[in-house]
Amino acid sequence: MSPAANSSRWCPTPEQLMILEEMYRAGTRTPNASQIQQITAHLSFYGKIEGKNVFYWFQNHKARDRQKLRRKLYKQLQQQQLYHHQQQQQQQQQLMINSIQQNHHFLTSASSSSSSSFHQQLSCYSSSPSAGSIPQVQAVGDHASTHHQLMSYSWKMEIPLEKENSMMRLYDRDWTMMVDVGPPNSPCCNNYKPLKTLELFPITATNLKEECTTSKHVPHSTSTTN
Amino acid sequence: MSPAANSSRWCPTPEQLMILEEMYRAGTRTPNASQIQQITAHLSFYGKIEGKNVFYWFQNHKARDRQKLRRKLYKQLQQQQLYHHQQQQQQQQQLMINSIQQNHHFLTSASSSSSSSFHQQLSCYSSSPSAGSIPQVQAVGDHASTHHQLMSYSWKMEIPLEKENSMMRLYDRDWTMMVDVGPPNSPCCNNYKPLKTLELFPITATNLKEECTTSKHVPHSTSTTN
DNA sequence: GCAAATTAATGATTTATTCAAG
DNA sequence: CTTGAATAAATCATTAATTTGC
Repeated sequence: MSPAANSSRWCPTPEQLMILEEMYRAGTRTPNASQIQQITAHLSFYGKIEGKNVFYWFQNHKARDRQKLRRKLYKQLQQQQLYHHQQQQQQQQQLMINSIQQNHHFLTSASSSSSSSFHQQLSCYSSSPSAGSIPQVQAVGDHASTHHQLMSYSWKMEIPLEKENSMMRLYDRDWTMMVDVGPPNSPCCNNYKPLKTLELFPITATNLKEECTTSKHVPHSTSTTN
Repeated sequence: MSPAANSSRWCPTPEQLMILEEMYRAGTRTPNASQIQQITAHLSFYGKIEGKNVFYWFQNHKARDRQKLRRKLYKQLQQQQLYHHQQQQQQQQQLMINSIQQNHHFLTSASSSSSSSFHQQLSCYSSSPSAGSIPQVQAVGDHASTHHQLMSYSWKMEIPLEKENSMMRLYDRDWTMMVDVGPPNSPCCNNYKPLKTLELFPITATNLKEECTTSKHVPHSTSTTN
């Protein structure tokens, strides 16, 4: 009758679960061996348990927590995009100045593929995001205090030199438009900015949801996009 | 300690990364300027970011995804060829080999029937005083009713290695210590550690179900030579 | 009510990626 | 450039919830 009486896999008792969740809430994410040892010893008071169970539990819990958050954030973004799209239909263009820094290394920047900086995120997101509101440009004043327009120009000017075919081509006027938004008081390298290209373009939302993805489509799981 | 506090290049925060990855998973591959704009605006809430970062991120991610897929397919093809080749050889030499055929049969069924290589339980060195309910060899009779001892042999040889690799390794002696706490009355297999671990089936050629990744065309160039 | 059939959760494994040494 | 440790992602498999027909 007791959970996991004769089961092939561990079935945590309510007490064990509560303790584990509390530890997780308190910040434990990837306990080391000795921690696992301790935890296991403690939890074994409430029922059968092994170290690997604890290990796996934190692994899974962390992963699924992240996944949950990811989906939430994404949905949020989708909403925002929808919102902006509607707005654009009326406003055509919206200036947004995001944070800026000096660059020159941008060609090698970005990417880092997947999940590099995830190490010690711990309680970066406390899993109770009341972030229902759509956050916008809030972090701007933070870093970009120094070079605002400067960068946007260098960015714009450098690309054609080195990456013309790879990206300028792709974005052409669109990109320019996007970059234009810097304040007009550039000290060093402004004063021209030839084209307008403010004309809006059909957004077409090309492949926002191609639904090709990695869907392996197992009978269940991951089915409900949620 | 904020990410990219004074770095020369963009360092995505976990949230940013998650959102980007989620969008990618959902199908976004080459966002247009307007989309980039929106994404940037949204992500800037979570940290410093610029449009180019978003642009490059998708660019790189797509490229590496393609590369990954290419590699995988290539490997699969190779394996397949290898397999066929072996098969031919065996067909030719079938006269000579009789006992081998069993093995071959085993391999074949293992690779073709189930995508998962094996799902038996490990823990020859189970632990946890009360953890007597670990199924152990249950899967043996399950799968291969005919090749009993052959398989059980392989299982027993294989599992310890497998487990050590996948997770025990992480904890090294610590984990061992943690695991060793089991009572000395382990009935079955605590006393002999397999000396050798022959690598039985590296087959695992699971399933070719792959993602599509906006398969437009794969420019065979760009071989960035790693 | 209840048991078979479905579906959702989650424990357990395997695979891939990243980062640091050698 | 290669290798190994650490870990995250993806997947498998089993249990719990839930639904459904009776």
